[in-house]
Amino acid sequence: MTNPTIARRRGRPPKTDYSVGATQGDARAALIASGLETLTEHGFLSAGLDGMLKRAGVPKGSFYHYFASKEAFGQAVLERYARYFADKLDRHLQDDSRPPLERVQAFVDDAKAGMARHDYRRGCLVGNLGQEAAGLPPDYRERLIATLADWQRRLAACLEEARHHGDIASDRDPDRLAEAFWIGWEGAIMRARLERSPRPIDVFTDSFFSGLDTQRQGRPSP
Amino acid sequence: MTNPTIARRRGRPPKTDYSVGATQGDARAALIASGLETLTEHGFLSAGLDGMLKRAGVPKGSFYHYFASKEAFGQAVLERYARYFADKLDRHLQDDSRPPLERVQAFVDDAKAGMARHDYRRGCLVGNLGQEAAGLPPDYRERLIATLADWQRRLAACLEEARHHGDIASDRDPDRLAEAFWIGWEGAIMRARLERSPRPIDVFTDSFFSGLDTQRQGRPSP
DNA sequence: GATTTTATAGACACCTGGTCTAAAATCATT
DNA sequence: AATGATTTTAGACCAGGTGTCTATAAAATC
Repeated sequence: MTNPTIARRRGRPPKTDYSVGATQGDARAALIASGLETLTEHGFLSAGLDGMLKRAGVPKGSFYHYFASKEAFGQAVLERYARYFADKLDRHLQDDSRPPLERVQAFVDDAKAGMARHDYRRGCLVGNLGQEAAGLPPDYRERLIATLADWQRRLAACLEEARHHGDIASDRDPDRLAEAFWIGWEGAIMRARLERSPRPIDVFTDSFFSGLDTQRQGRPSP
Repeated sequence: MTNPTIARRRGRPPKTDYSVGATQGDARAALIASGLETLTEHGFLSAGLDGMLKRAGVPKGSFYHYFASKEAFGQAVLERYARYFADKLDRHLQDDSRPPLERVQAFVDDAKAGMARHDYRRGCLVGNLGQEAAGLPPDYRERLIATLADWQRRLAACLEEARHHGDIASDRDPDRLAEAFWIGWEGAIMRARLERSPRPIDVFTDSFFSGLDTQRQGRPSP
C-alpha cells in the first residue's frame, strides 16, 4: 500500500522514465511484485486482479498488454517465486563457513523472520497453489511438483554433507529426508499462518532435527 | 453426482415424505453431505453454491431456508467434519486390542485408503480452510485451531500410552509429539493431493515414527 | 514529418455467485 | 371449506470478477 504509484501518464512513456525510480516505468515488474504479495496471502483463485492492479498502480488496460490472462500471470509469479526461493536456499545451504545442519537452521530462521515481518499473513506460494490445485489449470500441478523437487535436491545435497560430517546417521537417505522436510515444512507454514505464530515452525524443525541423529536425544552413541 | 435427487415439488411437502427414503425430505442433510465432498476438494472460497446445490438435488431458493448464509453453511460443514474425524480417530486410537503405535498406523492406513478411494482429489477440510484463513470470516480461525487442538489431545493420549509401553523415549513429550504430528500431517495430505499419490503420507509417517524411538533406526539401545 | 509500433486509460460486456423477496403448496384450526 | 400460518421454492437482483475494446499518447522507424 506504500508502493510508489508508477507514472499514470497516458500513452507510451518516454525512454528516460526507466531510469527515474526503482519500479517506475516498469509496470510488468510492479505487477509481479504485487502478485507475489497478494498470492502468497490469498492464493490464486480468490485473488482478484483489481486488487493487484491497484496495489501496483497499474490500470487494467495495461495488464492484458503484459500478460495473456490471469492464468499466465499466475505462472509468471510462480516462476519468479521459485527462483527467489531457490536463491535464498542456496545462499544458506552453500554457506561453507558453517556446518551443514547449522545452514539449514539459518534458512529456517530466515524464513521465520520473513513470516514475522508480514505478521504471519503470507504463506508459501507453492503451498497455497498446491492446495488449490483442484481448481487450477493442469500445467500448474507440474510446475509445483517440479519446484518442490528442485528444492528437495538443493536440501538433499546439504544433508548429504551433514551425513559425511557425522550429524546424520549413515543409514539415512538424504534425499528421503529432504523429501520429508518439505512435506512437513508446508504443513508448518500453513499452521504458523493459521495460528499467527512461529511456534509450528519451531515444533516441526525441532522434530525434524531430532530424528536425524540419536545424539540429539541425549542417548549415548554405540 | 449419483446422489438421489430429492423431491423437487414446489411448496411445503406432505408430512409423510420424511418416512419415504433415506435422504428424501431432508434437504439440509443432503446439503451438508454435498458440502463435505465439495469443500474437501475445492476449499470454501472458490466453491460455488450452485455446484453443491446441484449435487444435492436441492434448488437454489431453498438454501437460505436452511442456512443463514454461505458462511454459516461452511461452519456447519466444518463442525460435521470435525466430529466425523474425531470419531474416526477414537475408533483407532482407543482400540485396546493393539499396541498404541499400531493404532496410530491403523488410523494412517484408514485415512490413506480414504484418499485413494477419491483418487487423491479430496484433502483435509481443516487444511483447506486453514490455507484460506486470510479470506475467511474470523470465527473460522478459532474453530480450526480448536479442532486441531482437539485432535492433538486425542493423539497425545495414545502416545502417552505408547511411552508407558516403551515405544517412545521417556524424555519425549507426547503432547509436543502430537502437535508435530498434525503439523506434518497437513503437509503430507496437501502433498499427496498435489502428487495424487500416497507416497507423501508414507514418507511423513515413516519419518515421524523413526523419530520416536532410536530402536527403529537399527541402533543398539544403551 | 508521416507511419508504425508500443504503452496506457478506463469504460463496458459478459458471466458467475451470493442474497432476497414474492409466491406456491401444504398444514392446522375452526 | 375456508382462512391463516408454516414451510419450501422459483427466479429476480445486484455485486464483483475476468476479459475486451476503442481512443489516446509517446516513441521508433522510415
